[in-house]
Amino acid sequence: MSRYQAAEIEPKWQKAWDEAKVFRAERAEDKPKYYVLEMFPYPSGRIHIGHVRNYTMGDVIARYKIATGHNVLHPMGFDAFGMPAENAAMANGGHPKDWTYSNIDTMVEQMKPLGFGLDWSRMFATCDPEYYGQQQALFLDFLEKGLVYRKNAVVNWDPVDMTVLANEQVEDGRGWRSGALVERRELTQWFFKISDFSDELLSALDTLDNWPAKVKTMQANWIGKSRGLQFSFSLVDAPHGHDRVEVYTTRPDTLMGASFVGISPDHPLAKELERDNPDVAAFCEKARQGGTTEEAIEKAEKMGFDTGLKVRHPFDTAWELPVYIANFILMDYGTGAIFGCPAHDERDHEFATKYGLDIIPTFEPVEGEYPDGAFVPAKTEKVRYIKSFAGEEIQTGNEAVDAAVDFCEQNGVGQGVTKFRLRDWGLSRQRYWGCPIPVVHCETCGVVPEKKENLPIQLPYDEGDKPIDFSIPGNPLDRHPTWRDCDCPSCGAPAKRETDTMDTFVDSSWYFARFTAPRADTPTNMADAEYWMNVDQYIGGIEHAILHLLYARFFARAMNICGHLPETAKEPFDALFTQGMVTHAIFQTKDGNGRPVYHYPEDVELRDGKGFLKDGTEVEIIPSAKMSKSKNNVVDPVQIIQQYGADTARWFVLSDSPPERDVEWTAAGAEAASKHLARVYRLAAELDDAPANAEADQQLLREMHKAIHDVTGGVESFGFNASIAKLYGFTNTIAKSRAGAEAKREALKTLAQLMSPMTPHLAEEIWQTLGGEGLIAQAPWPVADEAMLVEDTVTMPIQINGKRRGEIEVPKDMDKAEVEKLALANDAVQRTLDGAQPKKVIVVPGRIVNVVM
RNA sequence: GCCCGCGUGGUGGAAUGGUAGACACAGGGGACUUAAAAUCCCUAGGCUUAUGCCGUGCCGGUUCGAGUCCGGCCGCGGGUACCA
Repeated sequence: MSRYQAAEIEPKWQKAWDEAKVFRAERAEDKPKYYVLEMFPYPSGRIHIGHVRNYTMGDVIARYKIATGHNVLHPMGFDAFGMPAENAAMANGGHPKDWTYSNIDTMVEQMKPLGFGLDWSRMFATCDPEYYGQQQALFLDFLEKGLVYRKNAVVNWDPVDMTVLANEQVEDGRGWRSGALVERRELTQWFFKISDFSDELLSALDTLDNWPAKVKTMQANWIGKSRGLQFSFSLVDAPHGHDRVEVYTTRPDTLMGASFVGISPDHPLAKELERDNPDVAAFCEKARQGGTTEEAIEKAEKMGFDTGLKVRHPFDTAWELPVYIANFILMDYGTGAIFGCPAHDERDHEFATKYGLDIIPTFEPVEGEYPDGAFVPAKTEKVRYIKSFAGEEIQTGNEAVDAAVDFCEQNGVGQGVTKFRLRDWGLSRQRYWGCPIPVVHCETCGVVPEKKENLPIQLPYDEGDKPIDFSIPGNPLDRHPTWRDCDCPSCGAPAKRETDTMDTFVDSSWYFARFTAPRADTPTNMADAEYWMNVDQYIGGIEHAILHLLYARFFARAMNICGHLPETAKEPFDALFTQGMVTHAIFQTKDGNGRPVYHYPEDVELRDGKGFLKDGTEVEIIPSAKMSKSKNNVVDPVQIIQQYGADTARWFVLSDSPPERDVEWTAAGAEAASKHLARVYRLAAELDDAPANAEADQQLLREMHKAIHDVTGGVESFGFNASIAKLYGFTNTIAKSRAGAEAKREALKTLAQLMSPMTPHLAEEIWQTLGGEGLIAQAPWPVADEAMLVEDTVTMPIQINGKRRGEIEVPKDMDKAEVEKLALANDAVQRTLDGAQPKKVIVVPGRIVNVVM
């Protein structure tokens, strides 16, 4: 008798699939196509258990769809540009390119033994010049269509290292390396005009029926459509050229509660005042301290500076309001100026309390007490207006806003405007390891697009004659001796290349389209795009719910405009599944400067819920955190694969936890998965030659069809854990069945088929042992016989006042009155009723009886 | 701060508004074995020994019936536009 030896089985079948080209995707008109895609990985160095979970889910879908007669595209690539490669070069020397490609080699080597049904011939990395050259071509097409432009925007500036920092590199308002207080500084940057599509990106969410509602909600809130009033305050004794301050408000109904006007430190008026008032300059400098994130700005202490200037209230020119410069108002939002209504806004309330400004309620609750602090009811709630100028006395916020806008428009005070929270997408990065922005700066011609025939504009590997030194802060492209030098594509005069590279979100915004024709010498090939798009099932982490998915939706539209994608691919992902993350505790200590040091799980010993290093130092345990290379809490699945095999790893990551839920990784359990697979293997290997047994055979057949039905349902609905629970059950049924050999052979072959998307190698082996024809990977999926699923009788629980007190076995389609009669005759019911009449009897056919008394 | 989720035995989790704890893991008991491994069988929410009570983060509500729906808390996670 042979034993289950994954190490022998798995390479054998991988070779067989390869030779039969089972997963090679070719256009074919005789079958429906199916494009399944998992979000491609960043080549961090090694795969982690989260990757295994993600790609196994995609593989289950891919293999299932092949079995159900689809022509499947299931590609893989790498999201290969980004900061970690530069950080590695900074920390350990070497070159980002070498680091990245070496990581990709390692990860491919680690992924191949998992037996994923991928078309590896389509693989690419976004740092391949063939890919990013086409991305540069897309950029030029977007530029031509007016979808790209330049403007100023704020970045995190480290004044000691004299460099731009990513948000991640700002810790508590200080630069991660220098420790210097970070400032917000303006820089001229490139932007994609995603705001042109705000309304469409919002309304089209309604068409995405197979996206999770939570993702659509998050995107809708992010886009943030609001109706409000834009109007201007006139300044008293205005400085030259600043006689009006333009503001936008979503609460014009609270205009009578206005008590101040706030402007951003970057507002033109603030800048004007800053020029000859040192106090203003000092305040603005302080207000610009700290990072650029919304979180940092929202959480920072609210600070204001009274400019001494006054504006006139639009309804009453005698009513003057003070003008403050405030650190929480951003130039990027709205007009960079607001009016404050402290009675009905938490932030304004805090500000007014701090600076002793008026707090004037304009409405109150219809019933009950006026609350302490700001009164901010939902806009759908009715309130009583006590300082009203438009609409009913009692109305909802929404009604009041509409009435206020109408009133203001009729009286020449501004106009109703629809605005979006969504800002244009700044794509410039002052970094080396990204896709160069293909434009040239010419003294006479200005900003000139590079010619397409000069693409790709490749990153230089060396700095002239010596290796690039990544230990120096700043962008190596900026200080490169020769790379910047070029001729102006327009006039031919000596000119300078743009040294900014693209945000890595650009790379991942169109890779799904590139996979349809990965070697084309244009960004896409229309025939291939038309055949393969859309992605039928996209699978990825919930952390990408907003940015990546929104940017990809924008890119699909922009590519359509430029003729790179068909109209039908404007929403590129037909169905989306967001799998949960695999989380793991972070083990942390502090260094001499109080900065965190992260330790690998294998270096930490756990005792009584506390963690210790080998030298006895206790570590702080931060539970359930997203796995991140920089936090050293990544679990490496390679050991599991080596010890138990790919099928065990695949089975294990799919069992137990529902796919959409986060799962805290623990090492226990792989052993159990392996035991189960060995048991299945044994059942097939030890199949005896027992004679047929009519009753047991029939019973096993029924169970088999139930298993087909349930497992298929699980796979169709991303309930892989439910499918696996059914497969455990079916395996137990077969093991205990007294059916004859032929019935068991059929059951085991079906079991192998149902398991084949999850444990494909073991399934092939069993299929072969039991005499299955060809490869199980190419065998048609079993179909459940509906007639076999029907049960004649059903067990109905009986509740008395909602509590279960007994049960009855009744024919499946017995009518309600009969069921009621039987239920009332039940011992437990008789006992409890004790001769009394029930008030009511509820019979839910096939489910439950509830006796109310 | 704001937006979006999640919270069920010792553990992972199951449950179209209808028997809470399926299926597993760890545990306990047993069989086989000289012994161990492997395998197989039984057991298993808590209180307690009943035809009982309690129990799905906490408090309240809707309902004949709530883990599921609604409101308010608490805790944890994701995102917050330069991490990917």
